[in-house]
Amino acid sequence: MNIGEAAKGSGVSAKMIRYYEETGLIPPAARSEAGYRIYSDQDVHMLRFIRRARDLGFSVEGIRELLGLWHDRDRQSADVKRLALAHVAELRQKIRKLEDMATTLETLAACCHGNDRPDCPILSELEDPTAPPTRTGPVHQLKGA
Amino acid sequence: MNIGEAAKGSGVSAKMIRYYEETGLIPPAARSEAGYRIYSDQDVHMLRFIRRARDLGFSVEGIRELLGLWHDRDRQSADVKRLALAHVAELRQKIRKLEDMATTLETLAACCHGNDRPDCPILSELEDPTAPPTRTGPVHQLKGA
DNA sequence: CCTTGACCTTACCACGATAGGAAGGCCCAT
DNA sequence: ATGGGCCTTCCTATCGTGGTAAGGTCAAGG
Repeated sequence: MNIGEAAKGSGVSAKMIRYYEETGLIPPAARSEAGYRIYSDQDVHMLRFIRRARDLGFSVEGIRELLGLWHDRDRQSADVKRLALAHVAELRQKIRKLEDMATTLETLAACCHGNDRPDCPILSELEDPTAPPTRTGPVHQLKGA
Repeated sequence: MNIGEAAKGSGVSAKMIRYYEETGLIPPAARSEAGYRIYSDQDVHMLRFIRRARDLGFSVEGIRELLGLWHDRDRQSADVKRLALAHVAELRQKIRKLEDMATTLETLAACCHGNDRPDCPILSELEDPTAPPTRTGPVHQLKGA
């Protein structure tokens, strides 16, 4: 089948399929006489694998490793598990960072009257975080990264 | 002061200061006779504001709006609050997505023996999510985005 | 005065993953 | 055989950041 059909069948855009081929994530597709890329059901199967891994937030490099293990009959599931858990750790770290941002902002927003006056603890914090956000106790520290 | 000092004082790299100027986030800096950018304490103050907004995850566009409000003496704190809460909503959405990925992967990893055998429910799920991960009931559905 | 080293300038290129478009060729159905 | 839809390659952009190279400037010290 042509690339368009493979794209539809796998959920990976034709654009990305070409990109994955170009960057060596997938082997070069077979070609028709006219130069069209030709894909088998097997290929679409692999593309679906890739898409699901992307959906789980794996980077292309991570997927490269996953594909390697997938194709390796002598793989050890421990290696897959290690890969997966390392990725989970990354995700959790990102989540923590975002969570910190969100709670900080929420706290500040809670202190903001949200009316037609200009004074606003959110701007005050951005301007000078050493000054606590008017009333209501604790200083909201920005992550000092 | 020169850009290097302003960078040190604000926590924004010289590179990014030039970038912010180029993209119009900040006004063009004054120049010395030799063409060096010159920054005042005021400027550094603004750069610190920008850096803190970045630390809270605001995009450059978001910061542009924040700066506009910051400089607007007739602003309404409601506008700032709206901006902040909209950003919080975005953050929470991202968090949810990452959380889904993490829990899915963790569940799969928990089903993986993690030994020297090749069979692995993580790979099985990536290969074909309609097949539940051996034993232990529910199908782990990948986010169908 | 001249050198040295630290700083500044502009102008590029790169990442990672994805999308868009242009220009041209191919294929199939009418 | 012509039109529309698919394909091809190549270029561009995104977003925020980092790097590098080639050159100008400045201050300190011999």
